[in-house]
Amino acid sequence: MGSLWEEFNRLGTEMIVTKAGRYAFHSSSWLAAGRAEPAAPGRVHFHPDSPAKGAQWMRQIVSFDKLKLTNNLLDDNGHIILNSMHRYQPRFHVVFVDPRRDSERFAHQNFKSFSFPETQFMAVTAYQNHRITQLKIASNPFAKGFRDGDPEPWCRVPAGSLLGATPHARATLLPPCPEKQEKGPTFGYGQQ
Amino acid sequence: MGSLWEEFNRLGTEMIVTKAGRYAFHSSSWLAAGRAEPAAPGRVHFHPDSPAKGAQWMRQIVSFDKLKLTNNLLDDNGHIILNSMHRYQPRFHVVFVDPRRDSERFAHQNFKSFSFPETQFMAVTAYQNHRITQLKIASNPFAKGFRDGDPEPWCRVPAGSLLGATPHARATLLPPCPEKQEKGPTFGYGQQ
DNA sequence: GAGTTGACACCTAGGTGGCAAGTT
DNA sequence: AACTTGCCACCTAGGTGTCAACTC
Repeated sequence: MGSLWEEFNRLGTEMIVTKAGRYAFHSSSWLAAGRAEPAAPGRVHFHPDSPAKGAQWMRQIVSFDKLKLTNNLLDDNGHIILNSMHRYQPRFHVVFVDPRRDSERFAHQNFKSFSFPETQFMAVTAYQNHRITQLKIASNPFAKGFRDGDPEPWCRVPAGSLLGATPHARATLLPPCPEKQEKGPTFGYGQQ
Repeated sequence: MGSLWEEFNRLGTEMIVTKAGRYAFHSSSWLAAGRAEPAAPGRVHFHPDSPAKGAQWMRQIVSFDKLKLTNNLLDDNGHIILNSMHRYQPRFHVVFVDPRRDSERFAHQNFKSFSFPETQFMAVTAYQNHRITQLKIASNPFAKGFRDGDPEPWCRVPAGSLLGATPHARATLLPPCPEKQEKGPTFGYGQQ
């Protein structure tokens, strides 16, 4: 994903943080976070697949799409706690699980850290740069609903103009939107 | 989930198997199966969270909802290979990861197996007992669409009568279905 | 004709930015 | 005035049984 990171980085990457790692109503039930850590800023995100053998990591792309950012200092969901309007540099650590009984003695040499400058970003609660918003919409499949590759702009209603209307009511108020033409695969995300 | 298993067991539990662990078009992209095993019948399903410490297992319900059944002898997705129209008894193994260097010497005593008779089932490619179908529909949230707790039966169309119609065409052909009343939580599945 | 397959409608679950309203 | 919050429409991803068509 290097080229996508760099494209964002040229504009100044922004990442959304919210109180609950986005949208409280999604985490209405309590889940046990993997490996409880003391709830202090500076916490670390463990990849869900770890620990695993090297061959397992090499088998496919190692994705951190489960990592969530929050600005809630009291967060107890294991999300990464950040300050909005601050810049951050993600760091990536590979830790060797030393089988030796006295492995603590070698802890200082049993890991290797990596840092990719193009992944620097600003934590925000709302996007500051509209070009970042547009690039997110263009590259993230979950934001496909906001793309408008000229599919009959008149059938796109200004957001909020039907606030409170049920999907059904919305469908009767609006003219049927012609099938959106396929725009082909984007360069974003799931590509291998 | 013991009581639900027993309710099914009284009717004779059936489990659907398909060539691709249900519906080929869902697994159109290749994923690496966790821990590759020789593709022989009699394979074992590793819980996705394993290995993990005992405290982690005790923290919440241990669910096997990612386990998939297939009748494809050549399956390479790590699914459990079964013969349709045969009866099976699931078995559950807890394996202690022995930290000792010569742990293989104690392999025979480093596990404990459990077998719950109420989880016996018949592998089928289509349900044989309609009461099983109804109990699945009643207890599985994903089958909620097939429940008809008297929500205006006349707005439910016979399945297949609109085959080939797009969702949009379907909506115009059918009278709008009144909001289904909430039926409250069922006893099934996600309950803790 | 019994068993199997696969496209389908209908759900659950949850990841997007938009936006009005709230907070500081 | 700038920042933050929470609900929303709109998506992706995928787990259900249904049923016509197919296989043997």
